[in-house]
Amino acid sequence: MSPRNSQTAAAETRHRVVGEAVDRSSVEGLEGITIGKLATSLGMSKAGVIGIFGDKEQLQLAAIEEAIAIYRREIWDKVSFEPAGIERLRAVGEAWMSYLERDVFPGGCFLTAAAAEFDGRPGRVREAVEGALSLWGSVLEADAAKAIEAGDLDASTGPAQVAFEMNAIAMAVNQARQLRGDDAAGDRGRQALARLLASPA
Amino acid sequence: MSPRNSQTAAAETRHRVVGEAVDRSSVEGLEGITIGKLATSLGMSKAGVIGIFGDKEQLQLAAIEEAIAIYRREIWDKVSFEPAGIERLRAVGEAWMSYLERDVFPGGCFLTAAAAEFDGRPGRVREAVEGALSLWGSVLEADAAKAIEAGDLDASTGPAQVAFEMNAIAMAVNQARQLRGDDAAGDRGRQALARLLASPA
DNA sequence: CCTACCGATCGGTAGG
DNA sequence: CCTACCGATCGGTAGG
Repeated sequence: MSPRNSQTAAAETRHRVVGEAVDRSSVEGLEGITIGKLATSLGMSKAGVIGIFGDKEQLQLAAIEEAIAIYRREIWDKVSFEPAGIERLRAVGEAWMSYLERDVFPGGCFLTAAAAEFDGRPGRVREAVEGALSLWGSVLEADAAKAIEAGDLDASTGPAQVAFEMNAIAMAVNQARQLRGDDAAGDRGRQALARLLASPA
Repeated sequence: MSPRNSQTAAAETRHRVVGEAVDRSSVEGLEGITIGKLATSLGMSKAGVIGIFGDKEQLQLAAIEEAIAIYRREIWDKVSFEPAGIERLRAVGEAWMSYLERDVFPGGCFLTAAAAEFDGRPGRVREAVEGALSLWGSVLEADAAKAIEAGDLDASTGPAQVAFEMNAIAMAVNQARQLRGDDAAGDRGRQALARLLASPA
């Protein structure tokens, strides 16, 4: 095997491990994944798994990066062509509900789970989760600001408030689906979003 | 020591252990608590801690029961004297925000954290969490139904939808406080609640 | 409620 | 990427 091929093989192995880590994390938590269980389910040795990343924290950070790429693909890429403002905001809401309904992560929203798990544990993992959610909040806020400027949203609800409430709705949909298996949760979310993002009278 | 006194002492020890388990769980998770760390921080032996409960799952179930008693004291008892319907619903909202702002649990809302942690792990712990949240939802729904009947809430938003959105708001306030240290989150929650629970025009 | 102890598993390393 | 191994800690038990 040429160096190029073994590099490719190494990258593929890394990708397989990270993918499995993301899936398991959404069910068992980012801290709940163990190198041993990961290795067994991938038919690898523990040393093979941990050798790729160095330590467990680096593996957790890699899983967060991969999860963010999945969000981009499953939500953002589907609405980025919409015009900034109310139209894109409504499209984001629909893409978000659809993403939750399709169970893109087997244990539900990866970032919501990671946020709840790490909000009391200072460190790089927590910072990565916080950074990702903050960035997403800024994206929502920017479109909400455009919508308010254009008169498409009531100015009494500021951009940050809109972003806050969209996130609230998504969190509750995720909880209802994951904890209670409530298949109607997505439509509850849509109803809440419709009222939040309604045109001024 | 008479049997009565040693029974009292045993009950007190149990209460100390459960209290510590609740506090630690809100930070490290219900699964993250370990019998060894609990024992060390209480100046007890591991066998002394686990002997009270039998196994870790029973300890987790005891922690959930204690957390529910705290919710009752910190939220429900403060509003139960209000007339059923819109008045009590608004009082619940304010008590809920106040409970979150006072950091009653050191790591944030115990049940929200436990729900996120156990929604992918079938068993008695998950069922206890689900039962507690369902019961709370029914309480909210009953007051919302009364409020709609009385014409104090728009009928187009059903009782279950109101309960769903109140929970959504509380979850987002908790996340903003715990993950981002956002002291303004409670007021964001109040603004969202005010709109949700506004009188029909 | 304690001491002493159990097998299993944890994250991680040495060396290839 | 593997085998072999490390000390630490896990939940839990025996016996008092």
